[in-house]
Amino acid sequence: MKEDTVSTILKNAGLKVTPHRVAIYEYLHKYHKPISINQLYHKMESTGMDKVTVYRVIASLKDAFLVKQIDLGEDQAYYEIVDEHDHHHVVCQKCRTIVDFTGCGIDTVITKALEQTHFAKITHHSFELFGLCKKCVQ
Amino acid sequence: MKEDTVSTILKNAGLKVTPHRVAIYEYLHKYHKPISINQLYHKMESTGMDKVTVYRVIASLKDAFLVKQIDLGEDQAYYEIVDEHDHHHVVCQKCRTIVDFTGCGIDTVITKALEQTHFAKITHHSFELFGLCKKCVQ
DNA sequence: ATTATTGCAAAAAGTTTGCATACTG
DNA sequence: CAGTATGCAAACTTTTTGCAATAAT
Repeated sequence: MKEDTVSTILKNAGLKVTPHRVAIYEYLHKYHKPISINQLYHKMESTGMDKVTVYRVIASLKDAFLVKQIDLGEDQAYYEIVDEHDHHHVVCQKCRTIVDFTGCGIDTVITKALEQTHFAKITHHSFELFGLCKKCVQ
Repeated sequence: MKEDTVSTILKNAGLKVTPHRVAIYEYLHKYHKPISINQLYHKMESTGMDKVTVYRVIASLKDAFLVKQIDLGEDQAYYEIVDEHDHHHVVCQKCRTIVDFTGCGIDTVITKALEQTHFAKITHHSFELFGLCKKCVQ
């Protein structure tokens, strides 16, 4: 992905373009899987970026809806680039491999949930599956 | 719920029966919604239970599959009694009200996900909806 | 020039651990 | 009695905040 494109994306989202933001955005775009702050911090080592900056860049990208938070049942949050596809994850409980899947049937579920709960609207959802991958099943 | 019943449940799960475990189990059974360690700690105030004990009781109940962890996109975990129904939650992003809903269509999703990811098996899943309740939509 | 971002240090919040004492089976 | 649970103190991890210096528009 061209740095130029990233600049445009950040600008369009109302964010100032800084080297750190570009670096993190590009990394997340390439990595395209949930990553923790710590993992991301280590990946950004070559930039000399402080860990606090990682937190703050992620916060700004999240506020701008360019990144979303993913919960994988751990004590730390994961973050992932926002793309057009509504995909979710299957996580191996042993080796922690993460594989995407699509088709969670969210439209049907939202209809049902609105009927049952009388909420005004649903804005987003989380859906993660946990299991064992072929390598880890004994 | 009778304390006697709780004792049996704990015993059957291979746990020693202690007043703290009974108190927390009973509370979660009655409360029947996701609750954080802190909230639970405050609810247990009358027992004089230490917060560390709340963590440890929850850990033992979770290991025994009597309680499950729920992630609501916050920096702390929530916990809920395990019951027979596969229900999930709709969370109001403003007032944090939590309402249950059922029918997430997990069977279909598991079939799809196994096809797509070639995982060996799925053991559990998370599915939470976030939105605005009628009171909080302006 | 104005306003937002970054680094550094420190604090706050959430969670885990060590050890002596108390309780369960 | 043997082994586990609990309280207390302390450590550790994750995340947030304050402030001065720096960079973006």
